[in-house]
Amino acid sequence: MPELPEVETVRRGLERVLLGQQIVGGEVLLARSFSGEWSELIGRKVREVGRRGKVLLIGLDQKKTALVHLRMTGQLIYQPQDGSPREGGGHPSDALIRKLPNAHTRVFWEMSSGARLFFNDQRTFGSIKLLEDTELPTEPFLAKLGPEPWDKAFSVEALHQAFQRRSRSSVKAVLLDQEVVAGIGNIYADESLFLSRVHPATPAGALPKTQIRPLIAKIREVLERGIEYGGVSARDYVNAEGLRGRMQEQLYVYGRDGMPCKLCDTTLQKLRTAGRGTHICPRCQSQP
DNA sequence: TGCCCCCTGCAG
DNA sequence: CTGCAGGGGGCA
Repeated sequence: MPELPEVETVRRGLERVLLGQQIVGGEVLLARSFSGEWSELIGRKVREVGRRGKVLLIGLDQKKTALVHLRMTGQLIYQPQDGSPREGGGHPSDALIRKLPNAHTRVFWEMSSGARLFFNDQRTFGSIKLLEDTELPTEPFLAKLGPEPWDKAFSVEALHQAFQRRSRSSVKAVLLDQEVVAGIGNIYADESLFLSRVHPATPAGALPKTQIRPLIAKIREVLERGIEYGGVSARDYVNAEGLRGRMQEQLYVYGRDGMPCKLCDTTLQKLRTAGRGTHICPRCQSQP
């Protein structure tokens, strides 16, 4: 579930606390969650915390970078040395976060301050990959990644071309393609298509070119709003402090099937598009 | 280019 | 107990 806004929220949280700190130890609890030379991590200082699409890039000294992909259920939680058990908000996820490491902790780093950084990942799809900076340009996923949503390269022309190239695919499938634009996942795809009044199953080639500029605008708006509200915590997602986001309350369609549309009161529906659960308002979003 | 699979937990 | 959650790799 972490999509661009969630990853960006984690990035900002880590940037506040991690810069300049040295990694002094830690442990890999699940081998496939970490790749690269662990020993080269020890003694490194964090020089920057970046992001590309849904990937976190923890820049270290000696020209190394740790790539963190949270995939479905990954969490990066920073626990200060004096980190006292947090007051539970009553949500089930709070209990797990109170105790770290927990059953889902796959990797953790110990920092010079005595703080620890935990990589938790229930479904183990996520990973941390330690690379030399020289390997970044050829890292397969990063190399193919499309522009950031706010990049000039994510233009009306570019999206129109992507829609033409894959004219028989659904618009939703194209928006989920990380090579077209980086960072959109299932939640923000559904939300931006709803706000654009475009049915997710519309064949990409059939979308009038005049609708592309507003669609890009809505994508940017909803992602910005996602960041502003600290991301969607529908299930596992928490920020670097282990706290849940508030964006789930702002959603118009995702996870609201069977409930009334916030704009027209029509009962929202759930269907399957691009192999994903897809949420629509049958009235606001015209049939393809 | 679309679909199965990776994996785990939880709703039905 | 089955099916679903859904990012992205790999394959037909």
